Amino acid sequence: MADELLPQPDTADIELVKVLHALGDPVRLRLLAIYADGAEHTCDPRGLGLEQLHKSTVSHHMRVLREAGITSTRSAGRNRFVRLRCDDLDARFPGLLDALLRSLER
Amino acid sequence: MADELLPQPDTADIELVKVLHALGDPVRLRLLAIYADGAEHTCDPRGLGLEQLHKSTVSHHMRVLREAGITSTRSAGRNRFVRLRCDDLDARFPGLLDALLRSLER
DNA sequence: CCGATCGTTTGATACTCGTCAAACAATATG
DNA sequence: CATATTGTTTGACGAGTATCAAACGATCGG
Repeated sequence: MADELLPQPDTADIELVKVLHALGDPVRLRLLAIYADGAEHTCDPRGLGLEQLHKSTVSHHMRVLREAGITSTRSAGRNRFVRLRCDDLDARFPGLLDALLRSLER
Repeated sequence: MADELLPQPDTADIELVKVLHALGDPVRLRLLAIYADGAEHTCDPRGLGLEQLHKSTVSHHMRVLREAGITSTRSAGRNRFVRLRCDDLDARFPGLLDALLRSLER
């Protein structure tokens, strides 16, 4: 099957409380740090520094991030490529993502 | 008894994940909006626009905010005065609080 | 076609959390 | 002192959640 974008909220529908709730979890905040490079990443726990977590657990966290509007997921063959919705988040909540990423470095 | 500051984490001990978790709730996010003026506020649900919530519920949310390092609470007589820890938060996570407050206005 | 790979879904379990109600403590007021 | 006010604490209950394990689906490679 060809590449396909998984369902995600429109930029205008991203809700701050859902974004904060999604990021108020240590695993998902760690995923944010990983995605901070703006590149696409697969879902494999190995390669994400999440070897201690079951793949289904990681899958669950990725769904939460996507449904909150934080990430975008593209399906391609066996793989799914996840990336931060930097532009969308910055359009909806200017400066918030930058402040979060800077805060992560502490 | 004289004024007394309730226990709260040191500025250096404020954790991002706890801040985000605390704010990932609609009631507490609403409290943040109320506290955004930087002034002191009492805990009475009336006067906070939270008439629909039991006073013990509001008390619970205030404890979460304080323990996360977001607010500071001063006890004076029968009243407790709660305010945002603007300076502490900005010292720990520069720009984050401003970005959050701007995001709230949407 | 067969087996391996990547990721999701479902079910089960334990834990956390938001809420209310009742009891309580401390303080102010008549 | 008696009563009202302000807010906390505790217990109970239902809802949500983080995790793993097992089964499943889709895809790629031989």
